[in-house]
Amino acid sequence: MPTPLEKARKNPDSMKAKILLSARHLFGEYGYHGVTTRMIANEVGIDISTLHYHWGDKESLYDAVVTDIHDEIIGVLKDVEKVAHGKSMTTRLNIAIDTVCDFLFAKPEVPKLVVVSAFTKTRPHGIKDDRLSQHVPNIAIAMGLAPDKKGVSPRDLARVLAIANAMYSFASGESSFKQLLKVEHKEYVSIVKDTLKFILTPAFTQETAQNLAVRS
Amino acid sequence: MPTPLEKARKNPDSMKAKILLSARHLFGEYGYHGVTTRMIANEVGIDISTLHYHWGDKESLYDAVVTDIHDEIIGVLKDVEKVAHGKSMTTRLNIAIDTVCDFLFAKPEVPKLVVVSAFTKTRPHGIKDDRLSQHVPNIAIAMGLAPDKKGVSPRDLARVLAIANAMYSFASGESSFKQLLKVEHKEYVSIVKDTLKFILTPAFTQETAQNLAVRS
DNA sequence: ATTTGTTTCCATCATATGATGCATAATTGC
DNA sequence: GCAATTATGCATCATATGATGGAAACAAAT
Repeated sequence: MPTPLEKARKNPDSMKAKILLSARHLFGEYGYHGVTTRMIANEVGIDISTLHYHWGDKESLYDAVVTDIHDEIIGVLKDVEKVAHGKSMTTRLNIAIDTVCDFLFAKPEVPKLVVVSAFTKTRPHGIKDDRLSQHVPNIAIAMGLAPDKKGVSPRDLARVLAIANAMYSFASGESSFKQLLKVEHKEYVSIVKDTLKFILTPAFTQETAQNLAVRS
Repeated sequence: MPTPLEKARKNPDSMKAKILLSARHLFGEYGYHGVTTRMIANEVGIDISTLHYHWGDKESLYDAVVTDIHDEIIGVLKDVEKVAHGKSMTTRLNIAIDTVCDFLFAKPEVPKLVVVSAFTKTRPHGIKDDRLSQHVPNIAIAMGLAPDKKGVSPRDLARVLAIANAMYSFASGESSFKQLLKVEHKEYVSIVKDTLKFILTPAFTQETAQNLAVRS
């Protein structure tokens, strides 16, 4: 029994897939309550009833969007883990920043939706998604901050969150921040990557941190 | 001619002030479209018509909330500038992190609303607030990243944004992140401050060290 | 071609939502 | 006290919104 989401993934040209794509975009842009089923149907160029026919009610569609995005993120994280494994901390960080940023900037609705769903509630049921946060401990281990699942302290998790927050914030806020920096997309991405490396590398690089501790 | 916002500030016990407070809370929690005028009126314990009598339409009230919060933030930033002036980079950072975090955690609706208003659009007019970002250059100067208003590069601005993003993200996402870290509020605040210092201090003190090394 | 199953849209409904008119109550100034 | 002003709540409206029934169009299989 394939779910609607599985069907949409199987056939990217299907109506289900088109609806899912528009829903991702719009929910990311305006948030759950800021999007009406009519807006989605309109962007796809179909009637609302067609939308309901494929996805059921609004909440189901939103769930599908969140699940879809969640799975994509997990995939990217696993890619990073694979490529970064065994490398030095600096290299691991650079790979993580470059790979994740490329992904987030290629699909802007992903960071927007994650940020919105993490920071605001939906009314009235309060759709809660903690699946993403379940992967934070894995990142902590992959980054070499903790030896194993049991050895991950709240402090380690907070550091992983700091890294993730930084990337997601810059990606989600591109339209606002780009204006402030007075740069175009391409340069914005470049500056963001540089800034993230500038901020994160010293903190997580042992030698530098030790040198600083000695100096000061 | 005092505006409704000025009246509300003048008399904190007034109905206008009560409405403003509930509106801050609810808009921060659910976002613009996630809040109905009835929700606000209900939380205050009044009729919707009373709400409209005091604040006009929903958008005006939202504007007032954004302005109110904006002014508070500007106040805190000026405080930080005053206290941090002339101190070392490490001290400046510590003061900024402690002061701003204390403020953001004392009034959780502030970071939530800022993040939401920066990262999501409102429909249909797209209420855009770039007043806050106008202060970013000032922070760059106050932090010692640039000599004067003309010398602030996009890179400097991005670094200030990184600092601000980190604080706002941790404050906005407290409810999600606290759960993940499995700690209570007080410990969460402590961990966040430590993590911010851990991440930010090395980066910005290293640059200072590098600059000094280059000059000599 | 006929049947069967799938997809699409039109018309419509029930409720939610923003907003207002108006009568009444409370407050203020004198 | 009394008039004038301000504040509050009830009833109501127009539109927005989520959702559905059912007819028609389309597709696939025999």
